[in-house]
Amino acid sequence: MLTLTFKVIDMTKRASLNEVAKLAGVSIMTVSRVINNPQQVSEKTRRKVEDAIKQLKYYPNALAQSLVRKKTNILGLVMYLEEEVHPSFYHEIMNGVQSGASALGYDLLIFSQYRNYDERIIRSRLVDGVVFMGVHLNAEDIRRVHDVKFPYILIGKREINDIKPYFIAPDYIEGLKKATNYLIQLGHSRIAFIGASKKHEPDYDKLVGYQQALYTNQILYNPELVFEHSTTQRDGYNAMKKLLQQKPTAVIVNNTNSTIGAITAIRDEGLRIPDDISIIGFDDNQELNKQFSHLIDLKVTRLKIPKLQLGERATKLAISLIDGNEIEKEHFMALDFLVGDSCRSIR
Amino acid sequence: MLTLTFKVIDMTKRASLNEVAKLAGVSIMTVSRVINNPQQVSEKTRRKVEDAIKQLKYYPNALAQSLVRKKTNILGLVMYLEEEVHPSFYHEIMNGVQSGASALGYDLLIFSQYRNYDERIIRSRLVDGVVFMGVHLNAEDIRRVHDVKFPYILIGKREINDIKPYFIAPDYIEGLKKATNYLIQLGHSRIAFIGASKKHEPDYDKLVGYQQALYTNQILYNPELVFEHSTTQRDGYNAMKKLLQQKPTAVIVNNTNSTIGAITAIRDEGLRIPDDISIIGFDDNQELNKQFSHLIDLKVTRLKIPKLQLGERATKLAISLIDGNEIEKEHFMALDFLVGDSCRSIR
DNA sequence: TTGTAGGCGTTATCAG
DNA sequence: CTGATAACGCCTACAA
Repeated sequence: MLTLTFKVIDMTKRASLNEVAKLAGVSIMTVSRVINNPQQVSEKTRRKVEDAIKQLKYYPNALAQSLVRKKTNILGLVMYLEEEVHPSFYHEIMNGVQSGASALGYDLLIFSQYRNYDERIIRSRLVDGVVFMGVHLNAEDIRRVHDVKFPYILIGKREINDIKPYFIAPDYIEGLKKATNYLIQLGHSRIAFIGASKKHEPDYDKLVGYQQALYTNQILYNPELVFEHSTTQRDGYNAMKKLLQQKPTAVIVNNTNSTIGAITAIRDEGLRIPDDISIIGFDDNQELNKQFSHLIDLKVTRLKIPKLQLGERATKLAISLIDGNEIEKEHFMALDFLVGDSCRSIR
Repeated sequence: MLTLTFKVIDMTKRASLNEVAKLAGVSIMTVSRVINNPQQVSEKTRRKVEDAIKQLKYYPNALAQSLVRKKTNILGLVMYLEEEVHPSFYHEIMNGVQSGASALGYDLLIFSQYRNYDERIIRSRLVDGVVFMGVHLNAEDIRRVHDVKFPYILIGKREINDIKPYFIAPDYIEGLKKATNYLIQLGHSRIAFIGASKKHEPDYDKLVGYQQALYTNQILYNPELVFEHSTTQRDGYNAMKKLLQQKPTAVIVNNTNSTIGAITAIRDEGLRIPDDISIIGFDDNQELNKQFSHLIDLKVTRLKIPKLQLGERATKLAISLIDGNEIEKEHFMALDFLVGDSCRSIR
């Protein structure tokens, strides 16, 4: 029988410690040491072993390592995708989670549209911890990881009946306070506000921030200046049209879509920004915002969620829990406040 | 010393086969059989074992299973993210990969912005196969998996010097043929085309499809009717303005942004769609497209990449390779052709 | 139908 | 500094 040698390496024959040990003429423990604690091995043996490793293209079997170390260095990411949120929103956060994990030596395992992922996640031991993200997360699922003290963190503030979960969320209240204060410093007091949904907590928080800033500055809250539910561009357009009747000198808008709509409405009314009215927008959708600023020659002063950093911090927190550290349960992430040309002083 | 009992289950003490076996009073093999081949175990023992499993909340350790089975049921996804492509584009494909994997019992491990993932992927044995996606994939990386016959598939057609990689890609040529033919059937012959980049293969293919359809129908290709590089809305606007001077009766546009720009230009010229000019657009950006169709009361006839299905098929192909099946190297995915109200017959 | 032995590839521990 | 041995938790193969 003829033996053929292929240049192609057979995937099924990847070398193990054993084979390296044989080739180097040492025990497997020595090889293991060369890999994990090189300084414990004499110069000479080490070199022999290193040669063998190179020759056989040895690379540790992650499964065997994890099995004995009881740690996989894999982080789970549960992602509930939903119609109402722009995919790019989560995608960017995911990138943050990914890069954070990667920086700390973790791989990322994605669970999305998953049923019963609690078993897969917790009991299978495949991941060391998990990051949850999305609006439609099931309280029960979170409770399960919480109850067994499995390391986890939620992205987005959340109340789950009787449990106080670990979470990190954008600090909308502070963000909107900051924006409102900024306008107040510029001399504005008739500041309109276009919000989204009072039922949705993030949106509610934004309204609260706006109100608190007014209150602190002793400006009376005027419901006439507030439009409470605007999510689409058309909503924003109509809301702005209506609010303009109240002659505000400035307006704050809750989300990217409404911001675009509002600006269009202002222009349609023949008003100029910031000469006739100042505006602070929101950038919760990078992609759309980019499109939009291409079309409108205006750098809008705006609030922005640092999504990448949000993901990164979430990961760090999760890994901190994995490492057994005690951490705070509540974490907030400041919004970016980007000053453009859309506000002017009226002092 | 006082022993305290907590209601909280200690994560570190998850049951193994051994403990289940002890509790049930059988050997671990019997337990293993109950889990993997229940029919091989007698009714009576099975019930005993099942009780024990429930009581201890036993769940198999995926690592140990994978180690001995030499299969992890994890699929790798290498994602190169790039500025020039909308995040939502890849995100949707990723969803497809995810759901496809999930349907076939695989988990998904994400590698993005990764250096040296070849080792992590191939040699660590953590994943059984890998899906590559993104424009900036490194040829060397792909060559490495290819050379060792590691199961992989590329999303997006690609030439890599001397190797013929496995890939699946949208069939742009056929898609644009179909769109062009559609207009020709409706009696159009002065069909303008707004393309993107001739250097970028997908864009080039679109142009080719357009040209081939003309050729087949014996319509002379007229360069004056073609604008070759348009990616932004503004590009599309300017391109359309220019092309309108050639009095086309129809126009085909290469991407979502340009489509929006082109429609705006047509309207600014006082022309009506489809009365004065027919248009076939492109939907490569769900999110933007949605926004856009909200603003314009027009159902644009358009080509769309079935991104979800693309991801799903890619996954199936990868898993087919993992299963050791022989498959074709080249796979194409038909574009969706969605008929709206933007084209009319001029016969 | 059930159990025993051996091994998957690694690391911890303890000897030498 | 180096090596033998026993895990880690599971499965395959063979035996009873």
